[in-house]
Amino acid sequence: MAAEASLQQEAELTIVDALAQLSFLIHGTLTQHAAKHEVSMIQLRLLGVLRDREPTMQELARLLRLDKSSTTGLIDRAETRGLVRRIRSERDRRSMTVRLTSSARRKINVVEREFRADVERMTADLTPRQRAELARLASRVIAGQ
Amino acid sequence: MAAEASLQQEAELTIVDALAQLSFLIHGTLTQHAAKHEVSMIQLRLLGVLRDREPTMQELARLLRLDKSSTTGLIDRAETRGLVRRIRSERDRRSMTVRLTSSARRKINVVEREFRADVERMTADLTPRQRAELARLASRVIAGQ
DNA sequence: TATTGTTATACTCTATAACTATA
DNA sequence: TATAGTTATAGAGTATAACAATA
Repeated sequence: MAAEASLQQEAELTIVDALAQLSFLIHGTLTQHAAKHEVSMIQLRLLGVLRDREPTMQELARLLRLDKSSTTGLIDRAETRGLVRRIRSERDRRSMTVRLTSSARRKINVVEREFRADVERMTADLTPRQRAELARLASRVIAGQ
Repeated sequence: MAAEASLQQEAELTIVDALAQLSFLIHGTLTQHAAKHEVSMIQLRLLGVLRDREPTMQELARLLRLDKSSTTGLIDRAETRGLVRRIRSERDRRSMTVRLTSSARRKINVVEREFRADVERMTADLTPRQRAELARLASRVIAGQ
């Protein structure tokens, strides 16, 4: 293992710099995968949120941490592109629920699969033990928030 | 250590999910710190790039991976806010170099300091050994790209 | 009256294409 | 002609404030 590490000669970053750079790397990768399928990051997040929910506009605004007016615009554009449908709620005629279309569901599945493959490629230099340790430590940090 | 882990009861994520979620966490934190000081992520990146450089518009466009016209707009807005100055190059009268103002330098230093403190707080649950290991594994992934 | 969602408006960020000034 | 940068234009994404419809 020491031999493997010395082959690569990576700089040893501080915890802050390492996490910041890793974050930009992963975020940029996801942005690129989304762009390849002609969706922005916020549209991708939208599709992800709608995978297992059919929220009202208000709930969606809360989930995405957007103003309700921003959500209206986002859903307008997504609807125009055939990614979602608005459905008038039966129990409260003021509310609209938002539903993923089947083509959008296929799209999010493809993007996810390609992103997974890319992250696995990025961590391919690590041993299985190291990958598990990285996953464990990252999970630990996430769980603390 | 096993006792500590069981106290927290965090979900054990896959490497892909853990890195994706960690990425969003760090990215969101940085966005919030920037917003608190009234700069967007791209403006923050701009200030970071200009900390130790005085590039031409063209070099800046390449560094930020923006079109030259997008860079013009970005620098227009930054200049209006007193974050940067354009300086006509002496050796090529077509070129402009972009320089950070002292107030912007103070701003980027403050944002960096607050972000560092926040990431350190986020990793405070880890032992020193675990933090070092996380930094080492993250560095390893970054270096591989 | 209160809540849900849209509209009007304004600003940031981004790109493409056409343009000006300089090399 | 080629290059550096700006301008004109268009569109996505965001927020605040005012509004309409429903509760």
